[in-house]
Amino acid sequence: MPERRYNPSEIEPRWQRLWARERTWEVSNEPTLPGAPRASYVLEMLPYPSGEPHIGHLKNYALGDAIAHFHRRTGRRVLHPMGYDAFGLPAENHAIRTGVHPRRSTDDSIDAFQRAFRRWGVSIDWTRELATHEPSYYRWTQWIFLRMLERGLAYRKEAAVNWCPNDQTVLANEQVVDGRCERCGHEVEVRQLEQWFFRITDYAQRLLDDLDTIDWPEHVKAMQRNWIGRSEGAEVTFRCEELRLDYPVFTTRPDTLFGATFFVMAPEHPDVLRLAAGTAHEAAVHEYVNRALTESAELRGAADKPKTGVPLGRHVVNPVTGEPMPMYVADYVLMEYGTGAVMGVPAHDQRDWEFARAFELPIRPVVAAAGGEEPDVSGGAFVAHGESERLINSAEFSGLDAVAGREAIVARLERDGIGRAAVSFRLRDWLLSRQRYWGCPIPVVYCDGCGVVPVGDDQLPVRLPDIEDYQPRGRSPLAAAEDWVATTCPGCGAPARRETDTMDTFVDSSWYFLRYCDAHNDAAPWDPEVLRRWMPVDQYIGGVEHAILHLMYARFFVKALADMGLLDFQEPFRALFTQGMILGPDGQKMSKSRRNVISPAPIVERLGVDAARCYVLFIGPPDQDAAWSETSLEGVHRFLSRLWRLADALGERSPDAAVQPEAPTGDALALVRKANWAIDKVTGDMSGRFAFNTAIAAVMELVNEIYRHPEADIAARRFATATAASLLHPFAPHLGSEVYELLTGERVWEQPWPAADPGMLTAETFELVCQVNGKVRDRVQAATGASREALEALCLAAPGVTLHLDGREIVKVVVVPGKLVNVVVR
RNA sequence: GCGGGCGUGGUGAAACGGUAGACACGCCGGCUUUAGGUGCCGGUGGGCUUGGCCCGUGGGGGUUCGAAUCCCUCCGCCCGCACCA
Repeated sequence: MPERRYNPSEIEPRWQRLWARERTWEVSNEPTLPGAPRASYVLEMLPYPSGEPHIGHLKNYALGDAIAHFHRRTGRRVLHPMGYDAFGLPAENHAIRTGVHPRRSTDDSIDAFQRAFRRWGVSIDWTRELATHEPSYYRWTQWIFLRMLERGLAYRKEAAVNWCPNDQTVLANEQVVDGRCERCGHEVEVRQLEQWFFRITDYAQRLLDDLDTIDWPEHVKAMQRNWIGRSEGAEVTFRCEELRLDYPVFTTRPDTLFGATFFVMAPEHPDVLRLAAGTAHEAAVHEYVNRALTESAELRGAADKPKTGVPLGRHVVNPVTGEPMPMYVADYVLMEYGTGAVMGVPAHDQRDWEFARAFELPIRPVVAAAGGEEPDVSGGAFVAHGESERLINSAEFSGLDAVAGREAIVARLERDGIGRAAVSFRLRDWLLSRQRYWGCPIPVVYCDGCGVVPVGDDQLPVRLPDIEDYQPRGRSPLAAAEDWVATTCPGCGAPARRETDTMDTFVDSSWYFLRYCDAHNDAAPWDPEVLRRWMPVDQYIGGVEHAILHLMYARFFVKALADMGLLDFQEPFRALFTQGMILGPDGQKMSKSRRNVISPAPIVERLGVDAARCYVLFIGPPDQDAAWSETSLEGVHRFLSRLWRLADALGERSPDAAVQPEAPTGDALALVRKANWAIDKVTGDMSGRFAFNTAIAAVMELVNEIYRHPEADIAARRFATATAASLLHPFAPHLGSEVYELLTGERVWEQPWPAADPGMLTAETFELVCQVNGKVRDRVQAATGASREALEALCLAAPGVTLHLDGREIVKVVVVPGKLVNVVVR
C-alpha cells in the first residue's frame, strides 16, 4: 500500500480557495464598540510591481503575515492591506525600448504580483487594494499637493539641482548617491533650473525630535538624525567696507572667531562675480566659477581633493579683532548649506587649515589644550573644544574655557547686533518635479496673466494622457502632447498651459497607508474618523534601503497633513521592523549578472509555500542578512512532512484533540509538558520581539518529542500535535490549518492563541547544576520547591563536588533556586 | 573623520549575568529496503594519559561567587553619511 505523503500542492490551494470564498481576512471600518477587540494595523512596504515578486518579497510578507495572524489570534482586529507603487522609471524605460505603454506593462506586473500573493496565502484584505497609477488614487495625490501649495509647503524656485543626463530628469538630494543617480548609476550633473519643492526643511526640528517617540531600530533613527544634520552654533555678520555689503556666515565654532583670518564664498554665491568686478582677479574668478559650476558632483564632492580657490580682491572685517580678512571663492564651500559663505579659521578647522596652507594665509591659534600652551598647528588643525580647552589670543575672552568662551562671544555679538546663536540643518527641501512621463501630473497651469494657477479640486484628477513617444529630451515627454498641454486658466479663462512635469514617485508612497483605511472614499482622500480607528500603523515592515527616503518623506507628509487638521497624529509608523536581505547561495547579493538569483515560484511549486515561508523565517534572526541554502530549505520541508504524518497517523477528528488530557503520567506527561513549554516559548518569541527563528525551532522540538514518545496515550499525542499545528499556523498557515482540522475538525485561525498551563511548565524535579568555583562538577535531581538549604546540602553531597572540595575551605555558597548551587572554596 | 552595528563549532545559528553550542544543515554510524532514495534511531566544539580531566565565544585587562552577555582597551569586518563650516 503506497504511503500517503504531505502534498502541499493539494493542501495549499484548497485553503486559499476557502479563504477567498469566505473573504476571511476582510475587516470593516465599523466603529469599535467599548470592550470590542483592539485594532491592529500591520503593514509591509508596498511593492513596486516589476516582473514577478522575488524572494525578498516572500520574506517581507512571511514576516508581516506571521505578525498579522498572531495579532488576530491574540484578540485584535487586524488591518492587513495590499497595494502597488505603480508609477516609476523602470516601466517608462521599458516603454522607450519596446513601445509598450507603461500602463500595460505595469498592469501585467500587478497581475503577476496578485497571483503570487494569493498563491503565497498571505492574509490580505483585498477589498482595500490600490495602485498609485490609478486616477482614483492619484486624484488624491494631486489634492494633497494642492493643499501643500495653499500652505506654501509646495513652491517653485530656481536652484542648482541634480540632473541625471541618462534618465533626463532632476533628482532629489536623497536620490544622489556618491555623486551618481541612485537608479541608473550615471554621474549626476549640476544644473540651474526652476523646479517644484516641498518645504520639508520647515519640519526639520520636529522630524528630529519625534524620532524619540517611535519604536524604530536605532540604526534607522541614527541615519535620519544624520540626514537631518542639526548643528548648533552662531550666525556672525562680516562687513565688506569696500562695497558696503554685509555677509552673514554660520559657524559651529564662535569660540574661534578671533582666529578667523580669511573669508570664503561658494562659487554659486550670487555676489561672487559682483565682488570681483573691477579687481585684478576678475577674469580668474570668472574662470574658476565657470569650471566649478560645470564640474560633476562626484568630482567636486571628493573630500581628499586638494583645496582650490581664487582671491576676490576684496576684504571683510573681523568683527571682534577689526582686522581685514581677504575674501576668496573656493569650491569647498557649499551654497546649499548655511549662507554659502564661511569664515576661515585655519588653526581650528582642518579644511580651513588646508586652504590656508595652499594660499599661505596666517594660522593663528585661539584655543589652547588643557596645559594652556599654544597648540602645535604645523601639521594640522587643533579641533578639541571642550571644557578643558581654554581660549587664548582672544582679548578679554582669553582664559575662558571653550564652552564658556563660545557663550560669552555669542552674547557679545548679540549685544553689538552683528550675530546671534543659530541652528543649522543639513536637510534640504525635497525636489519633487521630474521631467518624465510615467508619474502623477502636477495639477497646476501656467497663465500669462495669472502666473502659476492651481487646478480646482473639482477638476481633479488631471489625467495623465496617452502618448506615443516616451523619449525624454530634457523636458517631460508630456510637453509634446499639445492637446493636453493647452487648457484654459482656472482663474481668468484665458488660454493657458498645463505643467508638464510629473511628481517624484515618493510622493505617491508618502500617503498610501492612509488611503488603505478608507480606500473607497469618493468625497475625500479619507474620513478622519475612520483613520482614527486604524492609524498610526502598529507594525511597519520593510527593507532598510528606505531608511531615509520613503520613511522621512512619509513622516513629513503626516506632520504637514496634521498641521492642516486632516490628521490627528504626528507619526505614521509606531513601530518599524527592517528585514535583512536574503543573499544568494554564494553569500553575495542576488543579481542576474552573478547568476545567483533564487526565484520563489519554482520553490513554491516543488515544496509548497509553507516550507518557503518557514524557511525564510527559520534561516536566522529576521533583521539579519542570510545566505540561501537549498539543503536547509529541504530540512524545513522535512519537518513539515513530519508534522503532517503525525496528523495523518493519529486518526479520526474530534474537537477534543486540542484539549489537554487531565492528569497525564509517564510518556503522556512528558508530551503535555513539552507542548506547554512550546506554547510558552513561541508566545514569548512573538511578543515584542520577532524571534521567529527560535519560535519555529521550538515547534520542531515539540514535533521531535512526539516522535520520541510513540507509546504515549493517544490523547496526549493528539493534544501535542494539535498544539504544534496551532503554534505553527502564523508561519505555515496552510499546514497549520490542515493538521488542526484533521485532528479537531476546527479552523485554527478562529481559535484563540493557546495559553500555557502554568502547572505544566515545571516538573516535580529538576536537574540541579552543582558548581565549585564556577565550574560545573556535577548535576543531581532536586525537588522543584526545595529550600535553599536543601539545595545546598544536595550539592555538597554530590560526588563530583566532594571530589573537588577535598581538604579545601568553603568560603561561601551561592544558591540560585531552581537552577544551580555554586560552592566557593579556597 | 562622524554615526550605527557585528565578531560563538565544518555551516546558519541558540543562550532574562547562572549547564556555551538549543534547533537545523552537513558529516559519521545503525535499523528498514534487492539496491538507490525516502523514513526512523543514535553520534558529532577541540585536545588528552578518556569511568575522568584540561582548553574553548576575535586579542588583552577589569567588575562578579559566576561573563558570549557588563566596563575599559586593542584588532578585524559590515552598513550609513561625509569638504555640512
